[in-house]
Parts: sequence; C-alpha cells; structure tokens
Amino acid sequence: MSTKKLSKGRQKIDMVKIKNESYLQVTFSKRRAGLFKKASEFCSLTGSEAAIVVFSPGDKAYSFGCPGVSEVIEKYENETSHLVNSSSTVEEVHHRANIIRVNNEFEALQAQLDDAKKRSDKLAEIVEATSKRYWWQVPINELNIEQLECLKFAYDELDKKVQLRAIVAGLFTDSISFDNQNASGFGRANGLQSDKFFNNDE
Amino acid sequence: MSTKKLSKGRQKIDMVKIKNESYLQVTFSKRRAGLFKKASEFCSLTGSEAAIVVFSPGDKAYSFGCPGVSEVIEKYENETSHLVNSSSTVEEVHHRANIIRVNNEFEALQAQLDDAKKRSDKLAEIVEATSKRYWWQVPINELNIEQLECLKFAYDELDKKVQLRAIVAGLFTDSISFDNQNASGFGRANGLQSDKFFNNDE
DNA sequence: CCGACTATGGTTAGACG
DNA sequence: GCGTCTAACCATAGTCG
Repeated sequence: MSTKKLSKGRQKIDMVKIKNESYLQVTFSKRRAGLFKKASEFCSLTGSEAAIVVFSPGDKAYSFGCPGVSEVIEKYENETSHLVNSSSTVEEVHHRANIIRVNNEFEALQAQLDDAKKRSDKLAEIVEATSKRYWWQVPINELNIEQLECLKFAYDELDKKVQLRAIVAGLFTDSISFDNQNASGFGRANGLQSDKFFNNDE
Repeated sequence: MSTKKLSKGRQKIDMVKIKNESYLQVTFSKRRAGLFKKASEFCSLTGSEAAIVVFSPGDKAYSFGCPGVSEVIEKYENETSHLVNSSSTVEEVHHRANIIRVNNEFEALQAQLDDAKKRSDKLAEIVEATSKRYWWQVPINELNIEQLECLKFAYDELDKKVQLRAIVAGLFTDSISFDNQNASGFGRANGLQSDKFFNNDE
C-alpha cells in the first residue's frame, strides 16, 4: 500500500527560457503540439484561416496552416498588393506593401501590450493592497509569481517594440529590401533573480 | 439574496463552426488572444522563433511574431526556395521626409523606453525579492509606491508607441487607401480535421 | 527517448452588469 | 458590446514504465 504522493502534478514554472537541453526539447514538443491543436480548434470554431510557423531551437521548421501555410502567407502578403495596385510602379507597390505589413505588426504588438498592461494593472492593485495593509492575509507567494510573469512579459513586449523600430528604420533606409538587417537577437539579460535587495537573514 | 447557482461555468462545446454571429465574434477574440498568449509563452520558454497569421471571418488580418512576423516568414520561405529580392530604387523624396520624421520620433521614444525599462528592471528586483519571502520586513510602503510610479511611467511610454503607429498609418493613408471595406463575409465549409492531427488521449 | 498517467495550473463558455 | 466573474474543461509539468 502506498500513502505516498505519486506525482506533484503540474507545477507553475517561470516564463523564462529553459536551460536544460533535454527538458527544453520535451517542452518544445509538448507545447508546439498544444499550440497547433489550439490553432486547429480556433479555425474550426471560427471558420477562419490561420497559419503558424515555428523554428525549433535546432532551427528546424514546423508549420501549421488552414487551409494551408502557403495560402495564408500569400494572402497575408498579397493583401497589401491588392490594396495598392491602383498606383504606379512595382517598386512603390512593394514599398507600400512593406509599410502595411509593419502596420499590421504594430497592431499585433498593441494587442499583446494590452494584455500585458491588463495583467500588470491587476498586479499593481495587488501590490498596492499589499502595501496598504493586509499584506499578511494575501497569498503572497502565488501572487508575486504572477507579478513576475507580468513584468517579464511586459519587458519582452518592450523589446519587441524596440526591434520593430529597427525594422521600420531599415525599411526606409533601404527603400525596397525588407531583409532583416536588424540584429533580431533577443538580448534580454534578464536579471530577474536577485534577492540582493535585502539579504535573507531569516 | 440568492442561493441559486450563478454560473454553469465552462461547458463543453462542439468543435464545429459557430453559427451565431455575435457569439462567433466573441469567441474569435477570446481564442485569438489565448492563442497569441500561448505562442508568446512558447517563444519565451523555448527561445524559439514563431509567427502566426490569422484572418478573421471578416477577413481582417491579425498577426503575431517573435521576433517579427516578416523575419520568421522570410526565414521559412528561404528554407524552401532561394528567391532573391529584386532590389530597385524609388524616388519618393517627399515621402522620405515624412519617413525621417517618423524615424526620429521612434528614436526619441526608444530613449524614453530605455529609461522606463531601466527603472522597471529595478522595480522587478524589488518585486522578486518581495515574493521570495521576507516581505514582512520590507519597507513596503515606500517601495511599492515607487513601483507603481514605474509601472505607470512604463505604460505611458507604451501608449505613446501605439499612438506613433497611428501616425505611421496616417502618413500613408493619403497615398493609399488603407481600410479595406471589402468584407464579403463568406461562409467557408470548414472541413478542417482538427483533432485528427492530435489524438485526444483516451 | 517516448508514451502514459496524474495532479494541478491555466483557459474559457456561460452568465451578468 | 465589453469587462468581470465563476465553474468547468483543458493543457501540461512532473513522474514512472
């Protein structure tokens, strides 16, 4: 007989890059499957078209598409051409297409930012409530983990914004080519681990 | 007073296209947000690149990309075929004037963002330390007020970024009509085999 | 390494303001 | 129509075979 707990079940994890290589691979596979499944359900439910492209840490490409990856991507890129095909040169069309694409990405980032902001607002309330008084009644451990997630998420969004600026700059420096000459390196040296603010004297 | 059950909670739904138009819109928004969030977590966790493009039932395009939609899509297309971008030069001088202006604003905002980020990083340390344990020893009142200020400041900067997007859009709306009112709501008979791809266990 | 299992965290359908 | 709440469904981290 066993009164011992067999599994701790799912535990909360930090939303930071996994260092352990094998565990990273497992999580990549699991979550990629989950993401594609979500996308599939999404398409079925709403009857909309969607495409996902992901690159594994080993740079292998995986994709999902309804009705197909190419169809959706082409539609995404052609949407711009259709909008501007009344104007003159091919170069102009291409240029403006890029602009519209940038605009789309802005909107995408805005949505993500809204989410981050919402979450962080919630967190701010919590922090404030904590500071006010009843912090000894607050389930601090859980909540503050969420806080960190919020902050982490918000910072990532900030980075993306900055990167997008680089893209825009590149667009206009070189009139046509959209190639990513911007670094695109996610250089967030997150120093989220730091108890050095006040040492634990227990 | 009510002893009655207020909500039935989440109920299982058929994975078929929703007919009710307004409910479809709600579900589209909710699930798109969830999908993008999942993708964001996925990227953070695995450090991999990913892009999502979706078209709403009204054919509006939404996208998510890490580090950017274009980067990922280009990388994806380059894997299959090495198509070369025909580079040309466009003589849109007056256009560039506006462009430079936008770029300047971007740089100005970036500086502010860097500052906001720096301050927020500091705050993150505080929050982290607080979450760890000895929060009851922290001079919470002071620190968290600063936290809130940092957050507020950061969010204001983000909002400015978003506003700048509108400027970018506005710059080009005189050259090209931006809003697509085509919206020929077409009902696709979605025959997407969603869950066949991933066997539901059990 | 991969699949199965389980407990738990996370997502969201439904109801309400 | 959007935000919020809640309960229930769903995804998945940790674990074992």
